[in-house]
Amino acid sequence: MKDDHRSGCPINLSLEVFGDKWSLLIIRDMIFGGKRHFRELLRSQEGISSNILADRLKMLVEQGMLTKADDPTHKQKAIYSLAEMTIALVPIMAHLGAWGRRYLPVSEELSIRAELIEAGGPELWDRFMDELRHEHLGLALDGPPRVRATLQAAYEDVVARKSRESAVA
Amino acid sequence: MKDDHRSGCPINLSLEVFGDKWSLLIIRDMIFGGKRHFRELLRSQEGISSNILADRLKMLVEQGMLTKADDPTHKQKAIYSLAEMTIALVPIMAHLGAWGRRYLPVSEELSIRAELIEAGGPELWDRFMDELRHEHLGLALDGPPRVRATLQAAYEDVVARKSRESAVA
DNA sequence: CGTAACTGCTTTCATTTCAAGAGCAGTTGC
DNA sequence: GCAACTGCTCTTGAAATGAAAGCAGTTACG
Repeated sequence: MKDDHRSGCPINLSLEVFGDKWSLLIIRDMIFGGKRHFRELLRSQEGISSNILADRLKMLVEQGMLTKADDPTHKQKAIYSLAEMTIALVPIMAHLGAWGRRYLPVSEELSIRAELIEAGGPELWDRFMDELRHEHLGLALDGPPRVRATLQAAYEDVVARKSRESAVA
Repeated sequence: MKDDHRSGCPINLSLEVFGDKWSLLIIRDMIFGGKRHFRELLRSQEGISSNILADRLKMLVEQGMLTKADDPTHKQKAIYSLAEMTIALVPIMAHLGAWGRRYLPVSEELSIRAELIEAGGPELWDRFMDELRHEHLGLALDGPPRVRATLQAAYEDVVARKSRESAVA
C-alpha cells in the first residue's frame, strides 16, 4: 500500500526516513537536549520554522520513529517520545558528531558534547541509551540518569567560559 | 565568505554536507559499487536524474568530499575519487546499513552487503577503508584488495539464487 | 475575574529545489 | 562512416521550503 520506496537498500530506506536537513536535528534535540514539546523543539539552534517542524513530527510519528501523547499537566500540550528505533540511532549520532568535529568547522560550545560522547565510547552510548529508554519508554534503570546531565553541564561550562573571555576582550 | 552555516553543531554541519536524499547514495555507489564515472553513477538503483547527479557531484567536489580528474583513457571521461573524509564515512555507512536492516523493510539482495559489513565489524571496515585509500588516494596496501569483491560476490550469489527460485515458482 | 503569556499547530504566499526528459558537442570503437 | 558513448545542460512543471501571521483555546498570576 505505502511501499513506494525507491529501492530496498538499507541505506536508501534509512535516508527516506531521516535523509533531510531537519529530521535528524529534531531527533538530536530530543536525544541530547531532552526536548519533548513542540515549542521547545521550535527553539532549535538552526531556527526551524513551525510548519516544517509540524510536518516532520507528523512524518516521524507515522514512520514509527516517535510517539505522541497528551501531556497530563496541560490540556494543550503534546509530549513526543523516542521509539526504540530512534534510540538505536545514538551510535550513529555519535559517529556523525565525531566525523563533523574532525572534518568540518564546528564551534567549540556546540561540539563539546560530541567530544565527550566520542571519548566515552560505546559504553557511554549504551548507558545513555538505557537512560533514554527509561525516560521515553518507561524501562527500568539502575542508578540515576547522569549522561545527559553531564553533557549539559559541560556545554554550560564552555558557554560560561566563553562569555567571560569575550567580556574581557 | 561562504560561512552561511545554520549553526556550528557537528551534526548540523554534517547534514549540510550530505543531508539530502541523494548525496549519500552517490557515496554509497562509489564506496560499495566501485563506481567512478558519471554514467555509472547515473545507473543507480534509485534512478537519480542527470541534473541532480551533476549538481551533487559539483557540491561534493566543492566541499572536499570528492575530487575530479581527467580519465587518461578517454578524453571526455572524468574520474571521481573519494577524499579521506569520505572514506571516513565507512563506519557510518556500516551503522546506517545495520540500522536500516533492523528496522526497515529492506530487500534481501540489497541488504546482503550490509549484513556482511555488520558481521565483519570494525576490523573489516578498517581493511575496506585501506582498500579505498589504495584505490582512490594511491596509498600502499599490503595484500590484494578483497573486501569489495567479496561483498559483490555475495550480492551476485543472492541475485542468482533468487533468479533460480523465481524460475521454479 | 481579567489578562498576558503560552499551547500546538495551520494558513498564506513567495522562493527555491526537484525531477523527467530531451538534447548536445564532442569522442571512441568497430 | 556511423552507432554508441562521454559528461553534462536546458526546459518545464511539480513539489518542497521558509518566513510570518494567525488561531482557538489553556494556564498562571495578581
